[in-house]
Formats: sequence, structure tokens, C-alpha cells
Amino acid sequence: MAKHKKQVRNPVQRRSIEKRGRIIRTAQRLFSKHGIHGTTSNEIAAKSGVSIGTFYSYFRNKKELMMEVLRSYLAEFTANIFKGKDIARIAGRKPEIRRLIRELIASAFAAFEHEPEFHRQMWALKYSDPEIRKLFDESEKKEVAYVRSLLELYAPGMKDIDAGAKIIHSAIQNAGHYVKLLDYPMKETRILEELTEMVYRYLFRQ
Amino acid sequence: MAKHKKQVRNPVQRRSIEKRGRIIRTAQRLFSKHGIHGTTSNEIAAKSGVSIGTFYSYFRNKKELMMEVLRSYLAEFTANIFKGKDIARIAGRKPEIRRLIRELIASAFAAFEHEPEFHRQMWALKYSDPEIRKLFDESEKKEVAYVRSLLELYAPGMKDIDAGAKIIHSAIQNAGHYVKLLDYPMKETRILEELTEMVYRYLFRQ
Amino acid sequence: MAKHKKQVRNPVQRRSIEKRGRIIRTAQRLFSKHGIHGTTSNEIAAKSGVSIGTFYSYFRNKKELMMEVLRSYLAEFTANIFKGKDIARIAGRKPEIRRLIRELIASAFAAFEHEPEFHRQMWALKYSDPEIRKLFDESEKKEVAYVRSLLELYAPGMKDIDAGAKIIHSAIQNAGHYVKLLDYPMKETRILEELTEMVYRYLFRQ
Amino acid sequence: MAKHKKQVRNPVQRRSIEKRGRIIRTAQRLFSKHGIHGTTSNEIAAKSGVSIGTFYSYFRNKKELMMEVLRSYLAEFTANIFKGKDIARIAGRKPEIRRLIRELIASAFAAFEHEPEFHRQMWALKYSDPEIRKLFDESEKKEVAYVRSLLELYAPGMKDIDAGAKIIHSAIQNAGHYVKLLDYPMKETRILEELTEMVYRYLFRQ
DNA sequence: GATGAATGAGCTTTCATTCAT
DNA sequence: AATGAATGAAAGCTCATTCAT
Repeated sequence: MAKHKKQVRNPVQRRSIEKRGRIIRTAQRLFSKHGIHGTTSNEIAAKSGVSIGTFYSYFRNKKELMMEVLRSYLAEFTANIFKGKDIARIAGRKPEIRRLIRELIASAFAAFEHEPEFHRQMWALKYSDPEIRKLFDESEKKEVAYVRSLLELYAPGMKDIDAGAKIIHSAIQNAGHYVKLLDYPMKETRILEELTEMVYRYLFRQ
Repeated sequence: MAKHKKQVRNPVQRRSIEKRGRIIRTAQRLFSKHGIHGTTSNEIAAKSGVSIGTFYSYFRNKKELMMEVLRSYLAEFTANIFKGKDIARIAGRKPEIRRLIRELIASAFAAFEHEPEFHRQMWALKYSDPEIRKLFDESEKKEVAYVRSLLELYAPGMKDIDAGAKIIHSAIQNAGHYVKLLDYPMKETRILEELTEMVYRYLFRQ
Repeated sequence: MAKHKKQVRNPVQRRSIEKRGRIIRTAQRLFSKHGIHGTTSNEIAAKSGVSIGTFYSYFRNKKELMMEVLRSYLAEFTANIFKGKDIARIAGRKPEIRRLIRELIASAFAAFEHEPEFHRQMWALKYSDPEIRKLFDESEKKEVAYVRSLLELYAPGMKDIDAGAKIIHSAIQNAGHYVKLLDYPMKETRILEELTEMVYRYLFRQ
Repeated sequence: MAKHKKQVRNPVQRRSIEKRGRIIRTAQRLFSKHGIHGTTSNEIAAKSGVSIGTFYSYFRNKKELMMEVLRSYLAEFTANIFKGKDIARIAGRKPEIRRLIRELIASAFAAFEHEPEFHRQMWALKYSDPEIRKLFDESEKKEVAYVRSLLELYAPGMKDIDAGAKIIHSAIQNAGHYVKLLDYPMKETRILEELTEMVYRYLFRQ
């Protein structure tokens, strides 16, 4: 007996969209505060001011909600990194290059400050849940692409520009985690300086 | 009704040590296969061929077992990275430097191959559980210290050697994750080459 | 992962109140029959015709149910003792005094007959559990107050009326236990007669 | 298949008797401290310096040990009440009677001070366990008999001397509980005075 | 559309007692 | 006699999800 996919409402009316959004925001708040496992569906529904039944008419299950929360979070996260840093304008400004790298890294680090607890929780899931991983992958792909576009601009002679973009991105990402999510006991600026230096030399000391 | 320190057997006899070891190995296998949450204490006991009572006479609780498994895993993991790479001998051999860096990174990458599933599961916990994080921290501290000792040898002029060692370690670590744990769709050698290059230039193109 | 106040349903609808009541009555029955420790939550739920989940939506835990059962029992118990014995009417009737005392004691004794097994179980807990003790204390306070009001009426010259009320109440209570709960091998009427005599003389033979 | 009664050692050798006694004393201490349910057989054995196997060669099970502890406790308890109060000497001394009663009650109250926690724990069991009840009954029978012998001496005209002895004993017992075991919020002396008065009038104001 | 009472499989952990050595 | 490693039934409780109203 084939199981029909359970219908989930796709809200178009204003009130419904609002409600859905409220649930997502409440969930993010609670996930940050008590962790994923420490937050129950019923609590999310209650704190969102909807019944558990309504909750399940908007989201097939807890996991789906989680992914929705993550989606919206990652969109914002990525946007924050590049706020005021779009390629076109940078290319036009011809900035002092070391300073550009430092700013970009600082900007990436800063993006973790918005919801560090939530980011930690979700990053954990990235390693244990393939679907969550996929969401991160999509988001990171954009970030790497941005790095790549900078490399095209400033380090056009690079041998393997795709691999280069990836390792730069990855180095910044992990350093950001230690500094912003994992309480690494070292002044952030020291990490920032050396990372800037490493990337700079990688690009311009061929 | 205050409950004080529950006693846990500290095995000295051969049979007991064997049994304890068997439980740890079984647990690691099951954690890899079904994840931490997907593995129950009873299953671990059963698959280890001991009763649940015996299980709890060797480990205060599931979490403690988990940490034991991780401890033993990390010890081996770190050892594997540096197998045949002890500082003294390297210093003596005066190796071609770019090759040394490449080998070290390759060795770090290779260490993930032993138990990738388990490593993924545990890395996830590093982000959501402070006690697990501490275990990783201790292990990473040793790795970073090793990198630092290489820097002292080959890049003595570095401005901030501690920060430098950390970001190099962190860059390699995360790249290793993408390549070995997260199915990053790029030939490992490309990542390896560029990472080698980045580190090389960081050290020698001041 | 801090867990805050778990919500417990506070039933207002007829069906819910009924269900809650049914659980309480079933529990009382089972506690009488097998004792507190001999009765499991699952059994109570099953015999009440509800799922264990429902059980735990009405009561935070087994202990809370127990206290609820006790509360309702004690209310009835105390009420039974004084049924048709309210001070105002007694004062009006000017009863033959020895007869009044005997009736009161007999009435107290009789109250144990309703649920002797349950009373025994709970009295046991009074000695080992402070929260249970508190419930008994509240209930006994009312009984002692009643005795005191009788003393004010009939033995106004008493030196220490509060202590007097307490020891009279306590003497009756314990005698009641031996006769009704502890199978003391002596005709109840003999205990009743002497107790009546003791109290009578205490009050009127100063 | 008839189950043979498990053999329990009946120690005659000095060392064995000592060991048995040590277990009993340790058990009483632990029962007082953590309650019956809060004390495990294994803990008793360990703290007594014997193996759990040895423990079970001296006592058929935990309950039997408990009863042994209670037996020895009650013997001491009863002895304490009547220490220096043996009938013969009292009869000889012809003491001022009200003072004798007060002393006896005070002595009974004082007996609770030796191990109040343990007494509370055990009294609880008296109400839920018939075998424990029997032990208390035996001990109380002696106490009641003593009271009876006093009555014979001082109130020979009493109508029902057995019932009289019982209710006096019972009144003192329960008052003692409130004062010494149940934290009744009233100065002990007030209870003591009124109780003395009640008993006195009961005996001499016929 | 909305509600929220109801479900129940499933989890971790305890401890009295046994019995091979 | 003495040991103590081993046992395993059994208990309390959670929470994602359903579905009758």
C-alpha cells in the first residue's frame, strides 16, 4: 500500500505566511537556547502561539522545520559575510590588497557572532546528517565561488584556481570556528593577522 | 537519599581488561554504523557478549563509555599522523622542504581513513558537547605543538609562531574533513597540492 | 539543555476531569493492593484504560500522583471523622459528656475502616517522606483544631489547651492504628472504653 | 522440585561472630544515613569489609539482615526506656507518683534520641511489612507489660488493666514520635507535662 | 483550517542475588 | 570459607506524531 506523501500546506495567504515565519523564528531561538534535542516540537508550537496540529500542517516533521530554519539562517549568514563587498565594486576600487584580504576574513569571522550557539548546533548536524550537510554545501558553494572570483581578479596566474578557492575558504572557515564557536584561547587578532598573511603570500609570492 | 560516587570496576585481571576492551571496540563499531543516538546501551552490551549489568559495572554510563572510545581513538589518530615523522629524525634528514610539507598533509589526510564514520560522529559532538570538545582540544594541542616545532626548525623568523602553527593545523584539518569525511567533489590531490603550496609560500615567501 | 517546568495538563473539560479522577481512583486501589512500590506507572495507566503517555500528561510523575491520591483521601478521611459532629450543633445539644467523647473516638476509629490498606501504606510513607508528612500534618492540624475547640467548650480551665488537644488527638490516633490497621489482638470496645475514660478524667478530674 | 532452604552460616567461632556483628552495625549506620532503599547490599558488604559473597553466607537476603538489625536495635531501645527503672526498685522507693510518671515518659521520649533516623525508617516499615510489624509487636508487648505491672502496683482498682496499659503505652509512644521523630512544632516539655497530667488523672481520679 | 488529547515504542539505569573459582 | 564478576528483570519517563472533533 503506497503511502501518499502527507500534504503540507503551502501558505499563500498573509496570515499563514506570517504564522510559518513565526514558527521558524521561535524554533531558531529555542534551538540556540536549549539545543536541537533539548527543544520539543510541542514547545516550539506552544511558544509560537499555534497548536501542535497547526505546526504539523506547516511542517512535515521536526527535521523539515530544522532544515527550514537552517536555510533561512544560512542565507542570512552568507549575505552577512559579503555585505558591502560585492565583486564589482571591489574590482573598481582597486583596494590595497592585504587590507582587502584582512577585511574579508574579519567579515567572515564576524558573521559567526550573530547566532553562535545555533551555528554550533547546526554545524554538528552537518557531520552527522547528510541532508543538513547538503544545505551547508549549497551555501558554501556560493562563498567559494565568491572567493574564486576574487582570485580571478587578483591572482589570475594561479595553477588550480578552484582548489585554491576551496582551501582558502576552508582555512578561513575553520579558523572562524575556533575563534568564534570553540573558545580557542588565543586573541582573535593574532589568528586574523597570520591568516591574512598566509593567504596574501599564497596569492602573491609565487 | 544522596547517592555518592558509584563505583566502577577498575579491571586489572586479564579477562576483565579484555572484556572492557571488547566493549569499547564494539561500541566504536556500532557508533560508526548507527551513530551515537542510534546505538543503545543494551545493544552494545549484547553485541559485546556481556549483560547490561556487566556493562554498567565497567562504565558509569553511556557517555563515559563514549568518551573512553573517543580517547582511545584520538590517541591512535594522532599517533597515525606522526608515524615515522618524529621531529628529531626529520631535522637530521634535511629533507626537501616542499616534499616534507606535502607528506605531512597527506599523512594527516590519511589518518581520517581509518574510521571516517566514527570520526564524523564524534566531530559532530565536538560542537555540541563541551566534554567531548575538551578531549579533542587536548589531542589537537599536541598536533599543533608538533607543527610549531617544525616551524621553529624551518621558519624561525615567523612573527607569531603560535598563531601560525594553529592556522596551518586548522587549514589542514578542515581540508582533510572535506576530502575524507564530507565527500567534497574534488580530487584529493588537487586539494593536497594547493594546500602544500599555500603552506610552503606562507613559510618561505616572506 | 536545561529542562524547565514540564507542563501538566490542567483539565477543565468533563471528559478530562473524569479521566484524571479515574486514574486517581485506580491508583488508590492498586496502592492498597500491592503497595506503592509494588505498583508501576504503566500498570496504573493500563488499568485506568489510558496510555502511559496520557498518564504523564496528567501527572508530572508517580510521586505527584501519589500525593494527589493522598490529598483526596485525607480530605475524605477527616471529613468522615467529623461527619455530623460540627461544633455548633454539639454545643447546642449539651450532650452527656462521656457519651460525646466515646462517640468521637468511635467515629475516628471508624474512619480507618474505609481504606485501611491504603491508610497503612501512606502512614508508612509519612515516616520516610517529608512531603507526604506535610500532607498528613495539614490534615491533622485540622483535626487537632477541632479537638481544641471542644476543649474550649468543655474544659475551659485547662492549663495548656494546645498541648492538651494534641495529646488527646495523638492518643486516639495511635489507638486507632492498633485497633484498625495493626491487628492488635484486643477487642476494640475495650480500647474504646478505656480511652474514653482516660480522656474523660483528663478533662474533668482536675 | 522442592527448594531446599538455603543454608546460612550460624557462626560460632569468634571471628565469624565478630564479622556478623560488624555487618549489622554497618547496616544500621547506613540505613540511618541513606534510608533502607538508599542502601544497597553491596555497599553494606563493602563498608563492612567483607565480600558480597560472605554477606550472603551470613544473611539469607537483605530483608533478613534488616530484621536482624531491627531486633538488636529494639532490644537496646526497650532496655534504654527502662534503664534504672525496674519495677522492684520502684516499688521499694515509693516515689512521689506524678514524678514517676513524668520520668517514665521522659525516659521513653529520650529513647528515640539514640537513632531517630533509623527508628523512623523502621517504623515506616512496621506499617507496610508484616514481618517487621511482628518484631515491633514483640518488643512493645514487653513495654506494655511493664506499664501493666506499674498499674498493678499503683492503680489496682482499674477496671480493664490490660486495655489501660495498652492505651497509656500507645499514647506515650505516639507523642514521642511527634516530638522526637516528626518535628512537631511544640516544646517537648509542654507535651510532656500534659501527657503526664492525663495519665496521672486517668490513674488516680476515678 | 485548527485544535490538543492521546499514543506507545523505546531509552537508560539499578541492584538483589548467584555461582564458578 | 571466601570472593566478586556477572546477571537481567524491571522501572520511570519522553516526545514525535496522529486524528477525532
